[in-house]
Amino acid sequence: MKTAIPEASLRRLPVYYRSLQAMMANGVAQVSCADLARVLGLDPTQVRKDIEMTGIVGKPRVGYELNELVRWIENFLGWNRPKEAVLAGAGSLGSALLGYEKFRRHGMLIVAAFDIDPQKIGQQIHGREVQPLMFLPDFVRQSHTQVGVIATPAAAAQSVADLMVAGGIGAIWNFAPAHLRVPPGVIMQNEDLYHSLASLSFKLESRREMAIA
Amino acid sequence: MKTAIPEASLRRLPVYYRSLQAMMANGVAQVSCADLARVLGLDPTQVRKDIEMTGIVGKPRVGYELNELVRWIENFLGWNRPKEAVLAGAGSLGSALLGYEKFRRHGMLIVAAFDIDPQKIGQQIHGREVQPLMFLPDFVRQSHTQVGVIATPAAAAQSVADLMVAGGIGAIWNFAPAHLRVPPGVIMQNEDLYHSLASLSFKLESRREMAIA
DNA sequence: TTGGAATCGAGAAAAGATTCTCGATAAGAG
DNA sequence: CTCTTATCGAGAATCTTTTCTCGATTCCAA
Repeated sequence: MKTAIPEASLRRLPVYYRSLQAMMANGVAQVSCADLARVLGLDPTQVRKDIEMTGIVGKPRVGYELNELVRWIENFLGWNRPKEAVLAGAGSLGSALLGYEKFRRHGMLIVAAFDIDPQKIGQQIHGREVQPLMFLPDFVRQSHTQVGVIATPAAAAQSVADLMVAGGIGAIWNFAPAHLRVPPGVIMQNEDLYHSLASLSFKLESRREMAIA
Repeated sequence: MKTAIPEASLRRLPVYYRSLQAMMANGVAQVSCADLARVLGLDPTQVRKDIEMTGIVGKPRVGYELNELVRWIENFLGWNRPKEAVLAGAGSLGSALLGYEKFRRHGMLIVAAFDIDPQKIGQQIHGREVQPLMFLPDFVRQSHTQVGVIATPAAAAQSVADLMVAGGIGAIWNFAPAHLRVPPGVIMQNEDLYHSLASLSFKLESRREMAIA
């Protein structure tokens, strides 16, 4: 059933989700793909295909029940079943991530934080005590934590990933600017600003060239 | 010449770039696509296609001169010609971005910061004074700044984008979790954690289902 | 009750990206 | 000097994603 979902479609669902919530707040009850497409400036067919993925069936001429659609998206993405996560690296980025309470309503709950720096170990950050990095594998193993968040410097990232894998992690969300190697079967999600910087910079350059030509 | 470059390829170039720099630090002088592919666990053909984009020509049986390849990538991406940028939103994320000195060597230089909060206006953050948000359009217009970085809450993001567009910005790098509408011709790069969270969560769910089935 | 308009759903077509295949070329071994 | 091997470069084939098209369904208005 859930076979072959385009990555791009998955990444568009949160966009719809937010628009839908805003509409709900405005008291709207029903919505069509055409409506969504208009509001977001996207192609209506694409919106329809993306929403079809979730499995919801709509009514011709009307569209979908708004709150029903929101629940289908939450369920499809698993956002109504938060997965536990551990964080490695309690620097400024890591601390910020620990503070994002909204992650919980978007499929993820950070339950523990780890760092290698003795200065940080023992500190409380947003209600969680920073533990020694070496405790991470056992923690993951015993709690069956599914997600590992890496917010360390690039140099440490691979060894931290190895610790997570050793504990049997299912997925890694990597904020360090480093290409990490993990065994097949472990899901890897990179959040690398330099990827974006490359794309952005190149597009600006070509835009300028186009203007000259 | 620079026509129809896949987004995915653009985002892979920084990965190669880092590996190449690490090799250079180790005193390696020549590198083949096969080498890179091996190190990174990628497909050699894909690496070759990506590198071909930059326009460099290699030697059969040898590959590329390492430092030459690095320079071709920098030049292709425009990383050797930093573009000026303004930042809107001097919160914790914005301050962190102001601190990333390395952006300069990756095509971007944040030259000014703006915020709407009187408490923040006048403060120095990493050497730049926070200015009133309302000064942003004129600043952009007069300095011909090309990039606008949005690090505000989601609710403020659209109006900030409008200010940037009013000043004639060329590209927006948006960190706010909001879908922004800009006129055609303005480049939009979204850095939305919830996009990743959707992808990550869905993949974890399907992995688990697969394990059960 | 009937005709018209808007939308869904699904399959087809088009566009785009990745992977495969093969000839050409250069380095190194015998 | 010749043969083998590794690699580049380019075009073909495959696979994926997006866009188009059209029949079926439902609501609304006359």
